[in-house]
Amino acid sequence: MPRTLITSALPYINGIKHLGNMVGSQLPADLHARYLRARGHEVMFICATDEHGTPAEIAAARAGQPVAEYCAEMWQVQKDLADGFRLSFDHFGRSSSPQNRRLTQHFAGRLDKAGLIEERSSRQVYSNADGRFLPDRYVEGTCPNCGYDRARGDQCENCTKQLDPTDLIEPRSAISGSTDLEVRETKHLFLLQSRLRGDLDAWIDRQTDWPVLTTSIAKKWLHDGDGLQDRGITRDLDWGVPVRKGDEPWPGMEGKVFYVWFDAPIEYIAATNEWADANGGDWERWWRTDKGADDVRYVQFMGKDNVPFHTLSFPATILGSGEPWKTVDYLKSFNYLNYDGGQFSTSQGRGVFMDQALEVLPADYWRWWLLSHVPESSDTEFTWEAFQTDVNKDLADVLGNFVSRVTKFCRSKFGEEVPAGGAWGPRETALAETLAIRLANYERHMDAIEIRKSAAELRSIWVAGNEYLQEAAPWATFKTDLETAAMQIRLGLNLVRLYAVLSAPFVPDAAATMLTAMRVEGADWPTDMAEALGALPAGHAFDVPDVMFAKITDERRADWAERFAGTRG
RNA sequence: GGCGGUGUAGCUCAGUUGGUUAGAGCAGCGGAAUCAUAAUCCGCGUGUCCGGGGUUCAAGUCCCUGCACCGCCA
Repeated sequence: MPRTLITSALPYINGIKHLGNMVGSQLPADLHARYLRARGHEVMFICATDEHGTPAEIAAARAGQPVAEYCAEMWQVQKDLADGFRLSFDHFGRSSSPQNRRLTQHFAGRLDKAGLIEERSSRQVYSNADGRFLPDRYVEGTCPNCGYDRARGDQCENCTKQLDPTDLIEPRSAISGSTDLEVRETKHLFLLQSRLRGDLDAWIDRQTDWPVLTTSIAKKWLHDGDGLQDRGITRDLDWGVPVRKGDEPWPGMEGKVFYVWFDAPIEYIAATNEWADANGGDWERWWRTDKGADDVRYVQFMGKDNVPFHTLSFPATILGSGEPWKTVDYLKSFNYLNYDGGQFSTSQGRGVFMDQALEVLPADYWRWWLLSHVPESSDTEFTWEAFQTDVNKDLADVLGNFVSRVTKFCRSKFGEEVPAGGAWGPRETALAETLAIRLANYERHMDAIEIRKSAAELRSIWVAGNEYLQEAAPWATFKTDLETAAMQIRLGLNLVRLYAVLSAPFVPDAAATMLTAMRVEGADWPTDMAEALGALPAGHAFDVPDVMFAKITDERRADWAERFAGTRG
C-alpha cells in the first residue's frame, strides 16, 4: 500500500487564524489527505500549533495568563476550529510537547557534534522592568533618520530605514513602555548554515518537479548577496525548549531557549511521535529511512512566506544531523488570498476568521469556495459577491439541486426505493464513457495536487448528471415508457452515490449526507464506471435528504460584507 | 533602497517547451424544458493578452524599456 506523509505549516498559537492562513496550508493539505485515503493510501496527516516565542508570551501577558496556560487554551480553540472545518489530521500536536523538546535538543546535539554550531557573543537590549532581553522589534523609540516617534528597533516603519535598536533616540520597551533599558552582552548559538550551502544547493537541484515558486525562493536565498547566512538558533526567553546538547547540559547556555524557528519544524516529527505515544503506533517508520520510511512520500503544504524555512533552515537541521531522516519529497506552496481589494490582516482584524466563518455558514461552503479558488499560481481575490454567486451556483444549483430533483422525482413516481426495470441504451453508455474520462482527469489533477483544475473537473462531473437528466427527461419518458424511466432514475440515484464518493475530499459533510440518504456505508473509490453506476441495485431503499445547500441571499451577503469590512469584534 | 511577483473578456482566473480562428466558470442576451432549492440544459464573446521597442517565418508566451499594483527584506 502506498504511504504518504502530509504536513501542513503550523499555525502560530497567538490567536485565531483567518481564511487566508487556512487556504494556503491546512485546507489543501486536508484535501490531499482525504483524497489519498480514499484511493487506498496509508496516510499520516500531521499538523500542530507553533507555540514558542515572544509573540506568544506577549499575547499571554495581554490575556493576563501564564503563557503555558494561554497556549493550552488556544490550542484547544484551534483544535476545535480545525474539527469544525473537518480538517482530518491524524494528529494535531503542540510544539511545546515533551516529544518536541527531546527531539529539538537531540538535533541540536547532533549538529554540535557535526561541528555545525558555534557560540557567538552579541550585544542586546535588556529591559530591567520587564526582566528580559528584548528582540529588536520590541524596542521602540524615535527614529534618528526621520524623527518618527514609534520606530521599531529593526526598522522605522515611517521612513523604512533599517535600524539597530541602539540607534533609537529615547528607546523604550514595546512590552511595558519602560525606558529602563540597558545593553548587555549575551551569548548565542549559531547554526552554520553557510557550510551546508553546497549540500542544500544539490538537494534543491534534485527537486526538478517542484513548483517554480518554491525552488526560485530557495535559490534566491542560497545565492543572492553573500548567500546563505548562519543563523542564531537561541534566544533569551523563558518560553521555549531549554538549550541542551541532547541529554547533556550546554555550559554557558543556561536559561536560554531555542529560537522558535529552530524547534517549530522539528514538531512535524515530534507530532508524529506524539501520535504514536497516544495511539500506540510506530512513528519512526514515517520519518527514519533506516527504519522503514524509505517508501514514504512526504508532501508539505505552506504559504509562500514559509518556503525559505522549509527549503533551507529545516533541511539544514535534518541534513546537518547526519542521521537518516526523511526529507520532503514535494513541497506545495501557495500565494496569498486577498480580501475585497486588500489583504487579510490579523492585526487589523480585516477579513473573515475561522471562527466567524463557521458562525455564518457550514464548513462545506468555505471548503468548496476556498479550494476551488485556492491561490496556486498567483494571488487570488475573495469578494462576497463572487463567493455568493459561485457557491449558490456550484453547490446549491448544480450539485444540491441534482440530488433533490432525482430523489424527489423518484419518491413521487416510484417510491423511496431504487426502481427496477429497463436496460441501458446508447445515452447511458455514452454517459459512463464521459464520466470515466472525466474521472481520469480528476484523478490526474488530484494526484498532481492541481487543486483548481481538480475542482473544475469535479464540477464538470456534477454538470454531466444534469445534462443527462435533461436529455433523458425521465419525467417525459415516464408517461410513455415506465421501464425506461425507471432505468433512467436508477442511474440518477447511482450518480448521487458516485458524487458522494468523488466529492468527499472537497465537501465531506455533504458527501456524508448523500451517502446516508442513499443508505450506503463506506463506498469505495470507483475503478470501473459502469460497475460504479450500478452499485445501488433495484429495490434498494433510500431517503430524500433535506436541502443540502441553502442559498445565500443578497441580504445575508450584504450583512456579512459590512460585518467583516473592518475590525473584529 | 534591494529583491521578487503580478498586469489576458464586465468579474475571478487558465493559457504546457513561442506555432493553426486566445480559453473556462460566473455575470449578460436568446432559446428549450418543467422532475427539482425560480433550480436545469442548449446557443451566443473582434478581448489595443498594461504601454513602447526588439528577436523570430511565427510572441499573450523570449529580450529590453516604461507604467501600475502587490509582496518580502530573516
